[in-house]
Amino acid sequence: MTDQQEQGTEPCRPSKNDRKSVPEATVARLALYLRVLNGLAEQGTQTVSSEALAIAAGVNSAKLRKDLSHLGSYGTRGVGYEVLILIEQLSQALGLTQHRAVALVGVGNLGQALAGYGGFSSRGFRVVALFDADPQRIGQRVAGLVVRHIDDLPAVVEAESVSIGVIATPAGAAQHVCDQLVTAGVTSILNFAPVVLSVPEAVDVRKVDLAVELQILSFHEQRKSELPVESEPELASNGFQGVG
Amino acid sequence: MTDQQEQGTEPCRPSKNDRKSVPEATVARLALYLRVLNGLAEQGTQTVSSEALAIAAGVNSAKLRKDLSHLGSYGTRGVGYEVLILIEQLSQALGLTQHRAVALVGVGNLGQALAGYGGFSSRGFRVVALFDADPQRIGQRVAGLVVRHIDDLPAVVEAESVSIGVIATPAGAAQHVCDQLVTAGVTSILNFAPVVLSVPEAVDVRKVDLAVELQILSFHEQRKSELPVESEPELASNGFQGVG
DNA sequence: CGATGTGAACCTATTCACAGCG
DNA sequence: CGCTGTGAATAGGTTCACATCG
Repeated sequence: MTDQQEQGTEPCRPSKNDRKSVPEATVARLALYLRVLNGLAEQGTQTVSSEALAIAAGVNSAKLRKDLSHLGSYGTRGVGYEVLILIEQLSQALGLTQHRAVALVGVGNLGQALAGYGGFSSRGFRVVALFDADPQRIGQRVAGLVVRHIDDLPAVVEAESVSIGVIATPAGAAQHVCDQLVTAGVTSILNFAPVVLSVPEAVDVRKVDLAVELQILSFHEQRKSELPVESEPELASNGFQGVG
Repeated sequence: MTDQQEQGTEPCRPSKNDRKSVPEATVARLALYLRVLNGLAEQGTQTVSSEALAIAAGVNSAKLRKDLSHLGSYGTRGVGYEVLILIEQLSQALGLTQHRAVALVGVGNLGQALAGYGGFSSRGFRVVALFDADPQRIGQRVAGLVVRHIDDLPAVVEAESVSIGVIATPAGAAQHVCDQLVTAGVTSILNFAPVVLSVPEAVDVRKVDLAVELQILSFHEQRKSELPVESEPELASNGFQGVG
């Protein structure tokens, strides 16, 4: 992200494919496409056009084609894309071919919900360990795992090759937990605590702040109630589907 | 940003303020700044410079100033911003001066965690009702609220002036629940189910897909392990802090 | 013929750099 | 003098429109 590099056909190294700088916005959507494609595959669909897939994913078809073009040419002109092949390519591009171990820190309300969330395991991620600082919680069983003390983190990260840490602690503990994760060697963090984390630049942090999401909606609510009505009452497509 | 017009001292319409098109990217950050400012206020800070606030929020100071400039001029040159005044302005801009009622549908793992999440109530939102379709759950008490049947939704939305709906159901139920929310008059939806919702264009949807977040991290993990090392081991600022 | 893949145009957002004010 | 507020420059992303190919 700090450095960016050339894309397009460079002369001497067409070896694997031209995996170049896939735009950040595209990466987020690749995950979305993959989800939709898995749904199509389950119901037995073999081929999709960019148009159909785009509609299912709620995006513009040109955008979809451009997104996919960053990975290479896996479509057939006049036909579309083979669902299974595209799934394969997207999985590969997103690094999902190797299963990734996840460590979750903070086994409160949210942490327990996350630990039990099926969506993780069903899509290539495995929560391998739960941590907490509260002695009360240590040793408890949650979602089939025993809650361990945070001091065990380095050992577990090492033993299980944890690559992603999830922080679901209260705000006050988050930075310290983050530091511990980083020290233990975790280089990707998903943060649910409402704080801005400081990390070395080699570490990626994504945050999910539920209150912020609501506030963004609140902003638009206010807008709607200010300017009365103006558009025809046409029932149509879908909203802007935020996040990213 | 579509239309831009003079700000500062315009001749005839200084009435409210020149609330114009605040860029979408800015809106998301305003909520972030507000959070940081509340922290500052709590610890008694009275004034911040754009530089200090920007660092605390993890953004570039020029960006912060530009963001704030969309709301008007509330800083003092050579000094900075008064914390309390900025909080006031941001709260107003985000529509938080009127408390907003939230209805939560789907009282499973995640739903219960959300219902009990303090971050909502502490920041101007109040979860006023919980709904589920499972007869087993109806009547249960969760986070101080009785779980009601989804069919009661229209009555509650009306009675409590619900403006935001949160969907925490399984994927299969989400679109139907969404339709019910929309029919009941809800115009903003926060969706945790891994599906793309179809809604009338007057309705705003934001989605939080936990698996997608992990996949984005996975992508970057893969990148890191591909190109070996290159940067000096300098411990520095913070990563890109995703979502929005 | 129909759908992909892509240059070019467009729009949005970020960053720079400094004028201008307190 | 220091910091805000902002035009101008740059970068990033989206959409259009069409040549190209199966």
